[in-house]
Amino acid sequence: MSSHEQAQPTPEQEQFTLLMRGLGTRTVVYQQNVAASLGLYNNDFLSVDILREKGPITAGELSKLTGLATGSVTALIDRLEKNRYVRRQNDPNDRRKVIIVPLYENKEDVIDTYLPLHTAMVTLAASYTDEELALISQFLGKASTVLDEQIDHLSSTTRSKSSS
Amino acid sequence: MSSHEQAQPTPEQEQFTLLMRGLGTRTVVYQQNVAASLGLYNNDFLSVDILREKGPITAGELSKLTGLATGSVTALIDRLEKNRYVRRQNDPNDRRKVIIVPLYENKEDVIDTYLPLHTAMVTLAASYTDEELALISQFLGKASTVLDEQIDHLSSTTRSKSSS
DNA sequence: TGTTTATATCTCTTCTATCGAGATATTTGA
DNA sequence: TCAAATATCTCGATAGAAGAGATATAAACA
Repeated sequence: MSSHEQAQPTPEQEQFTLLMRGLGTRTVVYQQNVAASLGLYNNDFLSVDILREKGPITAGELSKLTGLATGSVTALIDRLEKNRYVRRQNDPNDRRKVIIVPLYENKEDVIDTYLPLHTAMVTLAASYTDEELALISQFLGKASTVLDEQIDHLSSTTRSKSSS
Repeated sequence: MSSHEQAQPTPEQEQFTLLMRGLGTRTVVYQQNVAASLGLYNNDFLSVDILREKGPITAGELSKLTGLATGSVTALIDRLEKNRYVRRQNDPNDRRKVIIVPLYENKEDVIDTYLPLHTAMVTLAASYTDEELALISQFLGKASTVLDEQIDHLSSTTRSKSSS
């Protein structure tokens, strides 16, 4: 094959992309089910998930990460604050900003809901050797990076769209 | 370790589950961006994705797969039919049923939107040997199966929930 | 320092996806 | 044949989200 140009995907590579899409579809459905199970709206739960990974961020950053309008994020934070998933905190360095701090106390219902998946995933992981699991984990990190790049790309191109 | 009981996840296994959650969060955000880019509502695009994988299914099956109420699915199909993503077809064997047939002609905008991700994923796949890619693909299939089971589990338990 | 511009969040209105209950049509089984 | 079950659709009510503008603070500049 050529040096860095991928001429044509092999059947194995195409199969791989199909599996990734299938996993993606299932992931979305699963996350929506988790949200419903917790009594949260989809974007509310998505925000909880983002905050879990990123830690405290400002309302504006959450707006960018979720793609929601700032007005929608204000209402979203109100709901999460009422349910004690997060609390607002003023930024002493910039008093315009509102930092959303995730609260994990009293939130074992999230853990409970995730527990069956977590258990199943650990079982799946245990079926691989250390080397295999390391390869898979390394792959997952790279796939996440790819998605981050694609999200960046898509959200920037979507902003500049004309009507059909 | 014991025969089939997983006593305690290893750090590598915990790291793996964290990576899976991170990938899941990014997947949801990405899919929402794709939907927005195509001018579709989230569940409309999710339905297109489900239909792409499953092929023609009935409105009731789509209701179950998406978790939407049947009345919502009716409106959803109306929108997708108007945009020529699908068409309704009567089931000759059971005239109550409505089969939703995905339409792929004139839908290269979906392909276009996915193209950058597809290209990036093929490039990622090409960075692995045949054996490594086979392992990863096998893993993706198993992870999808796990998610299917978890979705089943969650959607059944969510249906029987009392208020807090 | 005083003024202008930019930024961050919030408020408020409008729109519409979704739910949920009931209606309609068809099938199944007694 | 008739009742019960099933599949989809209709319709009213609710509430998440967008979008524009308001408010408060910060940064830039003279």
